[in-house]
Amino acid sequence: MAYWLFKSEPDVFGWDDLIAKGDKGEEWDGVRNYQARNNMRAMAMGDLGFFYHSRSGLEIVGIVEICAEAHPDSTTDDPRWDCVDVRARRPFEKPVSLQQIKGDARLAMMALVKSARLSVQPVTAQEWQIVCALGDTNP
DNA sequence: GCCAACGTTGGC
DNA sequence: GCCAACGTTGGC
Repeated sequence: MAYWLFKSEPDVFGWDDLIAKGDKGEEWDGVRNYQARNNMRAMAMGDLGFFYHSRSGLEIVGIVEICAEAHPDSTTDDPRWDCVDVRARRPFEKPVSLQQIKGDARLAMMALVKSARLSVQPVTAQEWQIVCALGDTNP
């Protein structure tokens, strides 16, 4: 089981939008960055991820579950771009803000801090547990 | 809305 | 294959 983090601008597609998609979830399409794509190709069914609101909000608001492994991105004919499907698993009791994460020395190595522009990131098991604890939430 | 950081593109 | 120009992302 691996852990991940997905960024999305809430004005474009936020946590509530994913909730509205129900159990079927939604294609995480539109990614046009090789590193982010490679991360999605490495995902397996049942892997979990944080859902982070970028640009506005700037906090981790929920946990998602991978419900379809990497497949061609339906929004392009370019064969380079694959994506997974994710569905909402549960919201955070208390969203964990970027400020909180930046202020916690144990999370200094998180990609969210170190690689600010990467939209699909790996999260270590240790980071996962710390963030879940900060958010008062069990996966 | 600004702009720094960064990834990608394309001319040479 | 280098690197300048360009486009995009995302925190502030």
